[in-house]
Amino acid sequence: MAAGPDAYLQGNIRMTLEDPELWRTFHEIGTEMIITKPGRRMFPHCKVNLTGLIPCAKYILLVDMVPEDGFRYKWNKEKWEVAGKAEPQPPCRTYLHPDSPAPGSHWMKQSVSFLKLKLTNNTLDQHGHIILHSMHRYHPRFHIVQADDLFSVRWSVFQTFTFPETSFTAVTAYQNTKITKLKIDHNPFAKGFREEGTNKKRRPNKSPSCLEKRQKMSDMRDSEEENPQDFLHSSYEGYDGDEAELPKKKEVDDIKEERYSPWTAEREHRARTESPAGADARDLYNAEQLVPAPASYPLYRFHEYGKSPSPSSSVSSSNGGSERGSFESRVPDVATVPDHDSSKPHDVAGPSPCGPQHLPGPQDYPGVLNMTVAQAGKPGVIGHHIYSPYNAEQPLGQWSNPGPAQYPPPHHLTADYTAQAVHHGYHHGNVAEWSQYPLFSYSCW
DNA sequence: TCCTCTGACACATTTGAATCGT
DNA sequence: AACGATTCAAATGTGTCAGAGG
Repeated sequence: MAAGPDAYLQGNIRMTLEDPELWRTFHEIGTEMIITKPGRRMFPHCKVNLTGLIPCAKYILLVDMVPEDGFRYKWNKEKWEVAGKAEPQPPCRTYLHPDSPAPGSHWMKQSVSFLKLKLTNNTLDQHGHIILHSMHRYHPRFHIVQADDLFSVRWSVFQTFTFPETSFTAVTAYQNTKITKLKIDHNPFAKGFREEGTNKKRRPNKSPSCLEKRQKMSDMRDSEEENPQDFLHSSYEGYDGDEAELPKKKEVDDIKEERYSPWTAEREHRARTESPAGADARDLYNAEQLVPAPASYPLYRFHEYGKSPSPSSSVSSSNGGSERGSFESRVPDVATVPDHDSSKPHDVAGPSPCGPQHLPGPQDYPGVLNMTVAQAGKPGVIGHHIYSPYNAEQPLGQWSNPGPAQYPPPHHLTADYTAQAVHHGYHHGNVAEWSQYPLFSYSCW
């Protein structure tokens, strides 16, 4: 274990999402992310804060994209509808933060941005972008691994974090005009398309026709587009559930964790019914993590939305939970957690008790790992259906015959996803299996 | 015909090198 | 000579839109 004797003792790590309000604004409508052949950045982009790391221990930060479910969607009449089963999972890639590996102090001293992460629909992409299918839903997962170098990753403990409001639909062209407007309003690169912007030439001429076209396509545009209630009501009707009962936005605020998007509502429904932990359904800050335990290395997952279910959640609660989505990892089965108090501010900029550190500057090797993506198909359950690109509703047999082998076949699928999650986080015995799909078999830095 | 995807386009920001002044 | 501020051009990131293609 590259990280030394304390490698198993990664407790109290807390990850908070930067700019959660913006994410929620998008999520309320139904975030869409453009994917292009050359690769497209996300907006909003993923930016997180970390605390609770061991300042002198080195960590690697990774992001991958997990299918939200096993469906393909289509945009029909101002709402998303299920359009069939999801397509086979594209080559699974994980984005490695370019600073990796870096000491905990480095990660904690400022927010960690994944600005340069790009999404593509080009399954033959050679640039290391994360490959997604259009019209499918995904959510990013953030992994933090205590490891001295990239090659130690596969032997180390993964701690995984997700934020429900970061889920999105991958598209090649925006479907929802509300999302387009939000992007234009918030993305500085799109300033030229703002109504009040300096661009007087393009918008006035083209915008109306565009809207007209979309109007034609949507066939049932509401005359009052700005009504959020109407909007929420109209969106995602294919997954309606209890959409009609959505409270008005003002009312939603108090319980926005529960309903701030139809997607969330849908996920939550599943969480409510399927979570073995019986987590408070309102706390939908889905958090996934792989936590080591002495014997079985079970996975722990709980729901947090604006607050942590752990006693130490006062931190996140106090900072509002409205400012940042946050997640604090726990190591419930490991008693010997390193004694670092994550609740107190980290003066990581100060002298490190670890002696001189090599603080790698932003290194120019952002890359991807060809890890097989875990599947959080059942939000209420531990999300790590490792190696299964689909949730339980999907026939696993699909992967026993991987077809034309454009995509690497996953590891064998077992019913015990806990064990697989362990497999993911730890690599204890099944060397042969791992060696089939080396962690770094596809890297592009 | 419908739906999705692609590529060119105009406009914006970002980045880095070159220049200038202190 | 060294440093910081400013300028400028190239690179890059955006949404739009017409048209291709399944």
